[in-house]
Amino acid sequence: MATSQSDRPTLEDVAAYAGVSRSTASRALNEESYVSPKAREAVLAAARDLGYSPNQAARSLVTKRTGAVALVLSEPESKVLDDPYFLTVMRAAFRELANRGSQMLVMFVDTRDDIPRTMKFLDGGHVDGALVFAPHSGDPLPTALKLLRVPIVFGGRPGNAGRGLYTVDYDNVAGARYAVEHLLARGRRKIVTVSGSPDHPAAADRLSGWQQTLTDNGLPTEGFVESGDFTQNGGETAMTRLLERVPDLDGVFAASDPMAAGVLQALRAAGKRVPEDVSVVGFDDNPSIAPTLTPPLTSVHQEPAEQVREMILILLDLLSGETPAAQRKVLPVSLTVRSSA
Amino acid sequence: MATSQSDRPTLEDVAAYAGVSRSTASRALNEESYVSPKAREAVLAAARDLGYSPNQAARSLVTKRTGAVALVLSEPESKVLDDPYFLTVMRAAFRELANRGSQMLVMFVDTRDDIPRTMKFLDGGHVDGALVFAPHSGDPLPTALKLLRVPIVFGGRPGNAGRGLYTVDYDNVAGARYAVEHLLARGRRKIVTVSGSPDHPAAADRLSGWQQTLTDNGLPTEGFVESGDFTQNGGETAMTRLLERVPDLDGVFAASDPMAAGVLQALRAAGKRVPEDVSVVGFDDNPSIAPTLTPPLTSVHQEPAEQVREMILILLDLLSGETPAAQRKVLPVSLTVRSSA
DNA sequence: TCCTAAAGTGGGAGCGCTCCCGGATTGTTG
DNA sequence: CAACAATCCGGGAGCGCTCCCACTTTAGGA
Repeated sequence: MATSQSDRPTLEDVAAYAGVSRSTASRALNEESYVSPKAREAVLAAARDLGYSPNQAARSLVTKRTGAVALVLSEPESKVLDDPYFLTVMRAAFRELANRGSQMLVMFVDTRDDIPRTMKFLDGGHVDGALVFAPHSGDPLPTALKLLRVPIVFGGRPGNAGRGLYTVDYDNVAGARYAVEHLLARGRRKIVTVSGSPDHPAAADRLSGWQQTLTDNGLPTEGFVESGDFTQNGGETAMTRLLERVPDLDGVFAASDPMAAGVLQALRAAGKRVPEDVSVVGFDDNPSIAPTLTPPLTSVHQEPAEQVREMILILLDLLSGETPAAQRKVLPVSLTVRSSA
Repeated sequence: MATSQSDRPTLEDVAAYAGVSRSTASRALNEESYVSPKAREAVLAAARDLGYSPNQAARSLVTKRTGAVALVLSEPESKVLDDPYFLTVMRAAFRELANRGSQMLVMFVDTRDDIPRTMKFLDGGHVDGALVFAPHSGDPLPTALKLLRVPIVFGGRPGNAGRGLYTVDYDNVAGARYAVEHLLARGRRKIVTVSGSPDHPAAADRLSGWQQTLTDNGLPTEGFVESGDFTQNGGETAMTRLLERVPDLDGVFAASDPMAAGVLQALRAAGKRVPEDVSVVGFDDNPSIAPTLTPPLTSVHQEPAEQVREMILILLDLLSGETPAAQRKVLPVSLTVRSSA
């Protein structure tokens, strides 16, 4: 009895309809043992007939699990908008979480004002855990997040502020090394770099990988660096400046694909042929950029889906109370060779 | 007493700490009336001291509100990845909802397999309502959604299947008309169009706007259409074909900015100057495409943020039990004139 | 001054679910 | 066939909150 009039059916209703108790109905629906096939059958049929779907609030009130994971994207200058990388990440995260029965909840953090609200939300038990991307080293978010009671896994390198957080990063240093070694193998000896924003830890890693490799090979690096701010325009002006300073350069390592696009423009404007006169290598191997440039871009390849998967694996460990194998996981990168180098 | 040991504090704990009852604490925290300033002060201080944040599950169990709204993106062929438009929409929706104290929950629907899970989730009381984008007319999602008990607002035109749903669309027909009229004002008379995928209702509207305007002006349209599939490459090949068929064309209306980019490439390859020989108008006025092309693109401007805001307004009406003014809201568009036409 | 209405407060019920525990039923073994 | 374990089932408690209702205190008018 006590069937709620027009509202959605409750577990009680399903149980009554199936002629069993609430407990048995719950057990049947949650696929637990100690339920007779007959009872289970009846409950499932009842649920189907009544169009029952469990009230998640009631459920998580007692289980203390929400089945939702937050994906937090912190990018102070709204650059996320331009970067197809994040869309790939979002989609991969969604798929990966959906396959594990979790819902993805996306949160953007644009300004400092968003931080308290975000913190409050994450701490309010809305989600079981969070995956966080905050590529800027000056970002106050990582520090704030460490105070939270919710498991958090970081994507990329959160800078010094993120020490103590679980992270999954790419091997940016090795990626840069592959790029430079490839240029060396192509016979290039005057290899400049268009680096990313200096406040990006990832950019710093790529820069140091470039520098190390050249130094190890006894080649010069002085004055061979120009920052391109991770944008196409930035890459173009950086390249233009480098051409003035090092007119006989023969190789370029651009720390991102959009910057590489700018580099190619600048080289073309300067009458340099790629790859005949100058070889160019990018970073990201962005599927909507690298293969579509003229000439198609040789680029350091990373797999966002893999990164997200590793992050989720760590989060799952954290959620089940286990201690993940490592605090910081570094994923390998490879080099996708096309015609630009 | 009964202070939970290591767990997060409950409202009961806050009340005890502040020396008031649970009811008073609740009233103080929820900014209701009938609370003395003294009591309110004490409760707020207690909450601060204890680091209290309310358990949302318990809250929504009784209020029947979750404070979350789903943003559903259905795009069978994963095109969303390439379209910066959706990122703009996502961001606008996030901001708009955040300002109203709601959380945004993003869900992707790639394949038919995702539909049951999505439906179940939406119907499970996880969210108060949903904003849905499903631009393909063949998409089975809109039909399915109509069975749900959750308020839904559609963005764009969901095709015939979406009849009966609340929608907020742009005036695609008028947009196309503005574009063509602008070309006419520039003295163009042989105006072709690179249209979008024929299974997009929006693309169909833009196409018919183009056709109507030309017909009204006694100008030909026969053989002046080529589909570009909403991508840059598609736009390029479509333009190439149009140039073969109509060598003396002098105006192009591209039904999206990426396609316009392809159009410009094809025109350049054919030795046509823009806008001297051929004028080109795009659609979307995408801030990361239209102004950055060479030459900068004249494009039909629409405001995703406004669309999202209208959708949320309707959803809010629906949530508060009011009947929205109109079932289908059509937003005006304008023309942003740059150098390409 | 008393009476009444408003302001302020606390207790209890209950949202819909899971989980614990005790009782009933069935199966297995000496 | 008794004894005991495994299986199955139902009732009760309780998760943390909001809301209703009854109660006490204060303010304000006659």
